[in-house]
Amino acid sequence: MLNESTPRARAIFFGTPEFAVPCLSALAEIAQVVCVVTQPDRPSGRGMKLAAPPVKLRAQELGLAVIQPTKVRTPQFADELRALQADVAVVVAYGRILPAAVLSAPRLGCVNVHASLLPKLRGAAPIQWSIVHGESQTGACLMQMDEGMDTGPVLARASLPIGPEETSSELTLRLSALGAELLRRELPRLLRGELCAEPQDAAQATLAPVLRKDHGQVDWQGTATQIHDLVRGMSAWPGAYTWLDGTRVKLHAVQVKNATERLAEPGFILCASSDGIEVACGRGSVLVTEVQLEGSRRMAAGAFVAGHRLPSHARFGMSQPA
RNA sequence: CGCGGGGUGGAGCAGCCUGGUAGCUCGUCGGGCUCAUAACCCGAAGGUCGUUGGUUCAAAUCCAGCCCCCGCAA
Repeated sequence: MLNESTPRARAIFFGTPEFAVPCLSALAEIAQVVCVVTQPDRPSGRGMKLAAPPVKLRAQELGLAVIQPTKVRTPQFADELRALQADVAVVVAYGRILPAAVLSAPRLGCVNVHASLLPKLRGAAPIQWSIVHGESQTGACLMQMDEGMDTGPVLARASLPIGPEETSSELTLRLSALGAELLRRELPRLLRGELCAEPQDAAQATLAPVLRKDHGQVDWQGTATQIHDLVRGMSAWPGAYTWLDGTRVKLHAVQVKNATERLAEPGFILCASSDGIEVACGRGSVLVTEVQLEGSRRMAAGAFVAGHRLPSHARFGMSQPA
C-alpha cells in the first residue's frame, strides 16, 4: 500500500467536531500526521463538565501528538508549526480563521475540506443552510486555503443529492464520509503535484453563517415547504422551535400536508389527532409529527395530543410572549 | 458544586402544596351507533405510583439518600 519510492509526506491536521474525524482517519492512512491541532477542551453538557473534542479523542486513539492552542494568531504558534517541517496541513471544521503565517507554514500550504459546492455556501454551517435553502444537491470540496472565509481556489470536488426528507444530522454523516473519501483520493495527487487549483467565481458566492439559536425559530408566515426545510435543516442543533401558550416547543419532524392553499391564519392548529398536529402556514400546512416540550423528552405528536388537550383556539406563536 | 423540569396501567398527562377510595386523554379488547369525522356511546382488561430508608394510625402525596430521563446554558 505504501509507495516505497517516495517517503511519507508529513502532515498537520486541524479539526474539532465529529464531522472531521473521518478525514483525520483518512489522512493518517495517507501521510505521517506530525501534529493534530484542535480546540481546547471546553465545559459542555449538563453539569458543565470539561469535554474533549472528538478529533482529540480520535487522535489519541491513533497515538498522534495533539495541541490545543487558545489563540492561533500568535507568532509563537506559527513558529511552532513551521518547526514541524510539514508538507501540507489539512483543515476540516477546525473552528478558527487561520492567519497567513499559519497558512504558509507547511510547504504546500493548508488545504480545507469544505461541505458545500463552492463558491456556494461559504462559512461555518454549509450543511444546515443547504437544507434550509431547499437545495436538492450539495457536496464537498478540497480547497487551497487563503486568508478569506472559504474563498480559496478549488482543487477537487464531489457532489451528492440531498434527500427530500433528509435532515442535517443525516446529511452531515454522509458529507463527512464523502469529504474523507475525497481527501483519500485527491490528497495523494496533490502531493504529487497533479492537481490544479481552480479559482472560485466570487459573483456566484453565497454565505452559510454560523448558526444561532434563533435561526431555529419557525416563522409561520413562511410556506409549508420552507418550514419543512427549516425543521430538517436545524436538526439536531439548534433545532426548530415555536411557542405554545408561553412555553417553547421543539419541532423535531414535520411533513408538508398542503403545499399551496392559504387555510387559516399562520400558526393556527387546524387539526390535532393521533396522526399529529396540522398547522396552517403562510401558504399550505404542515403536519407536525414529533415534538418536545421544555424539560420533556421528544415524543410523537400523537402522544403529545393525548396528554395535552389543546383548546379549539390553540395556535403556535411567532415569538416568545412578554 | 452553572440554572431548571420530570419518573403514576402499553403511550402521554392530572393528582402532591393542604397525607386518608388510582383520575383524564389515547391505545388495546368486547359491544352499540352510523346524527356530530379533530366522529360518537356503553363496557372490560391492565398500575409493586423509579428506588432505598425515615416520619405517621395511614405516604403517589411530607423528609433524606440513590438511580434514570430531559430543557436551558455552554
